[in-house]
Amino acid sequence: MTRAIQTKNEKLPDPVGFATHDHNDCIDTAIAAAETHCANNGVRLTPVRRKALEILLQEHRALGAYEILDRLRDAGFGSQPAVAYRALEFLVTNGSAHKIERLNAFIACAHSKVSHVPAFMICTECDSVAEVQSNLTNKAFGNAAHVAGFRIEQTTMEAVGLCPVCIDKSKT
Amino acid sequence: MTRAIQTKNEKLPDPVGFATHDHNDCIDTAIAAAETHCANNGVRLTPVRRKALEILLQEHRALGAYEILDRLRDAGFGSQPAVAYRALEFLVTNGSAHKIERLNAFIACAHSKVSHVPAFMICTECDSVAEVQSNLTNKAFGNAAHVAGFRIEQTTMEAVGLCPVCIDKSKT
DNA sequence: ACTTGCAATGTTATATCATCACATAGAAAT
DNA sequence: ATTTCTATGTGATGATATAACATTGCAAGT
Repeated sequence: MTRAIQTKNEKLPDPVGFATHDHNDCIDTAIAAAETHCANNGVRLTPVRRKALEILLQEHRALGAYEILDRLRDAGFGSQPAVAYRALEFLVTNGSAHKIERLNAFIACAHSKVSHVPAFMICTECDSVAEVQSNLTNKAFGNAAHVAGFRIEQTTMEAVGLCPVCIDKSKT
Repeated sequence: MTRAIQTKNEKLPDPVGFATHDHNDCIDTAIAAAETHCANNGVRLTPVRRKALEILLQEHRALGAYEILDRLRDAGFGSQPAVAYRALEFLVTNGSAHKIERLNAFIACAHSKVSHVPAFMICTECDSVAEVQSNLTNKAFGNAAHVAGFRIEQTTMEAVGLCPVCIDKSKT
């Protein structure tokens, strides 16, 4: 469950698509995207919110609110749950992060540039989480909703199972 | 949030497809289906489990574990959380009930006869929940998973929004 | 019939996740 | 400068969930 801290210029497998990628400046990019988005929408990416997003971006995995709270406190912010929950609510509302309902945890958005319906694959073995680009999926749900006369505001799509890495491990 | 108790021979709108249906013997039918399923799989539908399923079937809506626990206690069973959680885990594992992750609540399965991938529409206004028959939806998710090399074991698909009834209400 | 084994239940305690209410501080609007 | 509104900090509490262990009851093997 613990995971190595990301060091500079290192490439390691991470759960964005369960594939290796260069993590180096994806944090800066994502923060910049969030700032732009906030500016465009007349909301503020305050220090706590920004720090919370940074924390989520450090690791591409889902973090519990209290885990985030710990790190916010270490960074000099408030130490009560509401501090974390408020920052997270903001990030989720503004599309910079998603809540993984299955885990009661939060993860930085992996597709912050494009409008998308988030979908996730969650490994039961190593707890890694991959965000899937999946508008087709939503279309199918949308049909059912249309027939029923239901007006969708937000969808949650999460698959639990085994990631490729853990499938390999289980074979040996 | 409260909902009228179902009385005999009455037809009322309920959240199974947000449409009116005859509720009269759907409880008996579902219990019978669960019993058959248990017999076929060498597991036991014990009194607590059966009662928990009955409780869920009484209303076609999502009930929290503690709400179920209250009623189990009233029926003479144990009064501690584990009692409810264990019965619910059993029902979920055996397909007689589903957990609604968005609500941290449980609901009787509306399609207990057929194998299916559960999907739900949840009204933010009246808290009604409709189970959707939606294998197509899963196929789309399955494609993404296949490409990623992820082995899906279980999926959660939930849409929140407004049900037809509440859309109508909001128009007036 | 005994007893061994196992699944299910009950209970105590505690862990984990989340929100409410209210005070204070700081930015934006007038 | 004053007002207003948003954001933050804190204390208290609520809601959801599991761990650990004792007890019971049934069923298989002898």
